[in-house]
Amino acid sequence: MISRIGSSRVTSIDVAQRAGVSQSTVSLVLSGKGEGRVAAATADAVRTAATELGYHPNAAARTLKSGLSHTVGLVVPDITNPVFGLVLRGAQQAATAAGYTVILVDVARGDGEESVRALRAAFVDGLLVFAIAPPAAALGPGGPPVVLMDMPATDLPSVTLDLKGGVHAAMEHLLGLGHRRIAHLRADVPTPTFVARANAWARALLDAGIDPADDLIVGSLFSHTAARVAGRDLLQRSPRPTAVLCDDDVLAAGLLLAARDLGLTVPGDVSVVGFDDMPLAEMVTPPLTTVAFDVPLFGTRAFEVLLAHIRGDADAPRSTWLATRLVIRESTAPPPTS
Amino acid sequence: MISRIGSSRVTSIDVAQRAGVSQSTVSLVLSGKGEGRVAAATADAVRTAATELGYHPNAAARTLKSGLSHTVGLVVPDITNPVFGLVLRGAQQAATAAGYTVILVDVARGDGEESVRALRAAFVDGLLVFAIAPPAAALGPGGPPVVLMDMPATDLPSVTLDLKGGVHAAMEHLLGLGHRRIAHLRADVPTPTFVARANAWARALLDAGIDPADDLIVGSLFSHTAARVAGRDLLQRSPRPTAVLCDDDVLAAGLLLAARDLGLTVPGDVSVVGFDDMPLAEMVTPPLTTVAFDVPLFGTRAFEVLLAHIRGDADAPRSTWLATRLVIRESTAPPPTS
DNA sequence: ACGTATGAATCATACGTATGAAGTCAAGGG
DNA sequence: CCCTTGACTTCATACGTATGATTCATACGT
Repeated sequence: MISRIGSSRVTSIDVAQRAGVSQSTVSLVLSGKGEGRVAAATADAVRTAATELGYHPNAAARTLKSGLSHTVGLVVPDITNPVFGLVLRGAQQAATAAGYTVILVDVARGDGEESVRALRAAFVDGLLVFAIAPPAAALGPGGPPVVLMDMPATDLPSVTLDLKGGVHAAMEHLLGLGHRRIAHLRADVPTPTFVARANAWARALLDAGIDPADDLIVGSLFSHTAARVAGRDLLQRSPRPTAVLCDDDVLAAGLLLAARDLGLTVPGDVSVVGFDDMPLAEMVTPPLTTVAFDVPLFGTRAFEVLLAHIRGDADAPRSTWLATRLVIRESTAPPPTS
Repeated sequence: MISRIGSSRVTSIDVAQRAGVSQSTVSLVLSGKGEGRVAAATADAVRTAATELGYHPNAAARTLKSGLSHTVGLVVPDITNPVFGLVLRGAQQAATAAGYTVILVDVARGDGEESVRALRAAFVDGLLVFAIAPPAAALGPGGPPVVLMDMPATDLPSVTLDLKGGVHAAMEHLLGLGHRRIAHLRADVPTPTFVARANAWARALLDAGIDPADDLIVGSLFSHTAARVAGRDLLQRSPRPTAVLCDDDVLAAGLLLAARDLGLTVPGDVSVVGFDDMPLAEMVTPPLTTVAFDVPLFGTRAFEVLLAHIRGDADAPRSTWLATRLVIRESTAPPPTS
């Protein structure tokens, strides 16, 4: 098979010559817009010639002419986190089906401007931005459509999780088990997502007649080592919380280590609830009770919304929610009796 | 800030008009090839005009004209695996520095052909293929440069791990602790990487005068659940192995669960060694002794090699090795005395 | 038999950039 | 005073595709 990725040497002109037609006809046939304009026999001849020569349209020329790259960018804060991998997968699946390609940009190194430059070079038709403030340069009038993920906004279309529902279910579960001192191990990142989680936690406590006091709260950077340190702090407070809602499974994993450090058992001495239901949640000891959502669907849904905006659909959705559910495993139990 | 990603409405002609020069001059100045051809004052005027208008060259036009997209593709088997995320990050860093963009393609869904089509559409200048057989359509005469990662090959440039060294160190560690029945929990994937790991394991045993018998071997699909099942099988054999070398940290995590299922302690009853030193390795109980390598550097190195081939450097490397080292944590200890 | 409607295919051009060839102008040598 | 040299600039064109405008031939109605 003689073919090239990228600079395909065989052009529509070659196909035209072989099929004995003009380049225009080739373009019409292969772009599908020849319906009713090109005779069936001619169309067949073109398609045959194209196949025989292994023709693939030149993306750069097509993009230049049409102004559409059929490429969208997905901006994530940390591709190391498997959640984003699954989001990408979901988005990629939907994109492939629609003839689009997804370019992933990881802004972990914080070099947002550089990333934007990369995207500009890649000529994206639209942008999926996950859980971070969209790069300023990506917005502005005349910019490409942007869909925010996991980050509510009033001025831009967004796809978010039903966080209130998720936290609510988790808190109801813990309250139902008899817990009262339910702490919150929160990510020290002031993004709307985590603010929403914090608010939902506080509201659930208030609704149960419990004061969401400061000594029930501890912040941590976004790593299991930081969470381990923060967790030791939290678990040494007196009175010790009997349950901890964590903003993320990775943080929950850190908390498990902290409990182990202090000789505490989970869920015997303290119950732990995570967030996101990463694969990790099943691998740690004990397996985590966690707030789950369909991660790939998140990506799929977001792409669909973006595509609607790219196409300029009048009824393209502005704000969409994705349901969450509580997965109960072995890290939660009634509080110690003493 | 009025700017667009993608279809930047302001073209080099606009800049030319504003600076009072021709489009050619703009191109010469901004592409850096005007050295000695364009007067300093003119160049300054062009650059000023470009900045004022917020000009960004149209990637599609540039690609069409030059035949270079300044984009490379990274093909990975499973972006959910954090290792690949780190590889991407390393590659992306090197790529950005060189003015390149990395497009990630995840072939997890097995739809390799579809992926290749996506890459073709994206017009890549080169391909980084991680640990899987390169898509046939990507090769063939006249194809773009390909660098294989973690997959030795004679006919294509490759960057691989010093597996023999890594396995050797792990086995020496276990043998030094007094283990004799050292089993191998292997990934049921016949890629060269895993074949190499298996061979290195067998060689180490033979060198120690131990028969790498079949009952020391168990295969598993690439997930912690599958490894858990396979691990239970392995750990119920008689005589039970006192140590297990796992092809991957995820498999090792599954084995830990299997041990727990059977009421065995790690490392008391059985020692476990993983591979890759994922973040997960520190989070499980007990933390895993594992064969580690500098993952981002792996990506960086691979991109550098690819770039050399794209540029057609005569001395572009064919085969490169990356060092590995053993990280000793808490999952290994001397075998039980009984 | 002639004008026209219709289907089929082609023409010509534009997208925005890069670049070899050609042009301009002033200074300097013969 | 003309011609060369050199330092700048610009011209013209090509990359490969998409598409509105156009041509062409055929069939139809009167």
